[in-house]
Amino acid sequence: MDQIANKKVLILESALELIRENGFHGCPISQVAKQASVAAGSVYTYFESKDEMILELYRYVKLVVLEEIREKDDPEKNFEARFFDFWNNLTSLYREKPAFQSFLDQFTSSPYNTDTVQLEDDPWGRWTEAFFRAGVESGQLRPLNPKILSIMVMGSAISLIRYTTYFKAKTASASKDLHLIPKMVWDGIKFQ
Amino acid sequence: MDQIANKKVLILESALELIRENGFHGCPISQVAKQASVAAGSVYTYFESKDEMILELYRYVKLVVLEEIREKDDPEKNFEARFFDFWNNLTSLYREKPAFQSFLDQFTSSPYNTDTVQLEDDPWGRWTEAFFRAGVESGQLRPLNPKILSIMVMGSAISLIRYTTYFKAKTASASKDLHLIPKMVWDGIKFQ
Amino acid sequence: MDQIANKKVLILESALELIRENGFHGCPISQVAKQASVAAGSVYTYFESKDEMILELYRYVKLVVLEEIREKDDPEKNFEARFFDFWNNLTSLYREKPAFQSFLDQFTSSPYNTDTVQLEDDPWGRWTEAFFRAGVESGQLRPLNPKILSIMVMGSAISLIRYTTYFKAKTASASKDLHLIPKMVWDGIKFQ
Amino acid sequence: MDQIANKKVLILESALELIRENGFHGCPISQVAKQASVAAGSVYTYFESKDEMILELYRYVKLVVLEEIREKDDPEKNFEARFFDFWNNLTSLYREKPAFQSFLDQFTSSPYNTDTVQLEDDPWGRWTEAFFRAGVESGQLRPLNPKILSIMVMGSAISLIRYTTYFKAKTASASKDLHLIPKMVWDGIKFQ
DNA sequence: AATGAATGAGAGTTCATTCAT
DNA sequence: CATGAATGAACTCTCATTCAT
Repeated sequence: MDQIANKKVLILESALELIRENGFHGCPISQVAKQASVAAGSVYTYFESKDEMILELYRYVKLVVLEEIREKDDPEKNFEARFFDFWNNLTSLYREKPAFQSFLDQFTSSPYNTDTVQLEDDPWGRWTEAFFRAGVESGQLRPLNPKILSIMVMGSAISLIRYTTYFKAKTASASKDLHLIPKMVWDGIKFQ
Repeated sequence: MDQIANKKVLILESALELIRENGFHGCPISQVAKQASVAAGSVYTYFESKDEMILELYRYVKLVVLEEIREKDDPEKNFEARFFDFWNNLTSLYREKPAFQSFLDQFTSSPYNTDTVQLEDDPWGRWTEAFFRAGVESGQLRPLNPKILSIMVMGSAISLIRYTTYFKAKTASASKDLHLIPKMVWDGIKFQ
Repeated sequence: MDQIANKKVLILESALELIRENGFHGCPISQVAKQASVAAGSVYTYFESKDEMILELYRYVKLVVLEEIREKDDPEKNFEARFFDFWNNLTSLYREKPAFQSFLDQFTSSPYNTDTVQLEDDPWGRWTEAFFRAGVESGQLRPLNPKILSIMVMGSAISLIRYTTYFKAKTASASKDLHLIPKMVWDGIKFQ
Repeated sequence: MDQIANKKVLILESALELIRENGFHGCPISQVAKQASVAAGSVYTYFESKDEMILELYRYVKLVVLEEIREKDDPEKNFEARFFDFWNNLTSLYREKPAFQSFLDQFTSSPYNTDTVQLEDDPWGRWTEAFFRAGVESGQLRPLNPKILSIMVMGSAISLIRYTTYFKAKTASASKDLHLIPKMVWDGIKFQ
């Protein structure tokens, strides 16, 4: 990775961390710059505007997630095994890098997430769709639109992580059963 | 409802609508006040600060959701029927009042959602927990912690609505299968 | 004049003075506010933006000029006398309030002076046109378009004042003949 | 012209065009450099500072004007003919190179135009003064200080051009009489 | 000489909050 | 109680200038 890409990533990671800690409100460019050890003005060497920086951060985070998940997927395994790998890898990733999950969550429900953004090329979206399509075509998943399956699975997974992240205070008592959720999800989507 | 409560609600609804349209960024007190037909300063007669207003809005929205869902629940029915009612009522409510879902989503992933907030008395949380406990005790749901069941169900439902709301552009092709999701969820949580 | 109009004028006069001293570059809102003894943010209570403030200043200055000149014009006199009054009053006014002349000069040659601005209602422009039309109709001026006469006269007058203002250093030696200019201008426009 | 002078001129012309289009505000060094196809930093190889660049531009523009006007003047003609040549050449030049007139106008009324600047050697000022002195000495102009005559003539000419440039929207109706202005000016200054 | 990334002071502007009316 | 003008800190963004390459 060259120098320029390095600085860009440095700034993005700085923004990511600040957004996790304080939300979009709490990541003024001045702070982003300071945490990335650059001058405030320098951010504008790499990004046209703060909005554009946030959008690039969105693309960046989804790419990193894709790389991590794809590299740990083994297409040789049968689909049930791949599914539980997928679930575990995704929840582990988000637990290890809570800023990723927090940012994606905030971004999704924010006004940044416009129609234009959704229509951009989305390698992560394409990969997950292909993943669930493989499950359907192997006969191990219900014969449904892979997007639907993706919605259901990702929804449960993200909701689980949100719960354990945001509602730490509440879920303490329930934590011993949390590992049962992937089994339940699988029972919901598998070919009966 | 007396005059004061009325004005409070007027201000809260005004904020709610602005947050849906523009996010937390896009709801300055001046706008909230204008849309509620009061002076900016008057907001501070009813709320200590903007933050406190947002918190009260969170409590308010959850209360309204609880009322709507509880009143349409019929505890006399068998649990499977109650489950599908619950699913339909919740998704209908969020579709009819998108500002509710949008606000809850943004709030949950925002820094407003502190530990302190989560530890507050939460009638909506208590009700859903009791709802799923009834399912378990009737023998129709897996014998799991009702919180876990709640997480899984609400996660899928919210994820579905988020998808149809935020990702309108993408789900067009998948929409005909969307009504299958509750069946899948039920298959995941029912006693096998 | 009420309080609000007073504050507006205070801010406008402050901007006017700063522009005379330092040009458009040298009148940051922070300075304008400080000189008007208000907070920086307060300027935006009275004006939508800095640009809008400059435009209002343009309208304001032209109105004041119009009032001063019109009130000292005596339509009962013959036109030659009115002409020399007009010349003297205008040059006196600009000499007494150099900020007026300096601002109008800078504004005219600046990008603020868009087509849209020129097409606004312009009482000062209407008055001067009517003034010279009266001269033509009385038979004392050449039978020309009053706008042309206006251009020629105002051009000479303004150029004279610019010279004495900006080029103080150069005109010292010529100053004893400066009072001859109005006579020359009159000889140029009078009916021969 | 050597390489260095060439680049200087390239940068000056770039600044000139930007100032015409957007005023002093709208000519950041970065733009000037880009339009001149050099790096931003390189401007500082040729000019000490932006201010110094503007001052050199002023000198440059006046020199070009002088060259153009002087070369088209024929001292053998009688002064009346030379006067109308001068008028036509000057107005043509400004009409063909509106950036010249626009820049001179903006510069003259700006804070760049300090006493120090006015006291610099000024070949264009010297030439015009000599021009009008010749008219006086030939007996064809009123026996006045040539500076005064210069003020009056240049004022009318510039005012005419400003009008046709800045106030395009207003002068449409008057345009057919515009060519009468030089005759009027001549009648004002000629020996009666 | 030429480059252009980096700087950081300072610009215009917003907005939560206060308080005299 | 209600008002909304006033505040000023904090925001995003620009740009003249520098300097390592």
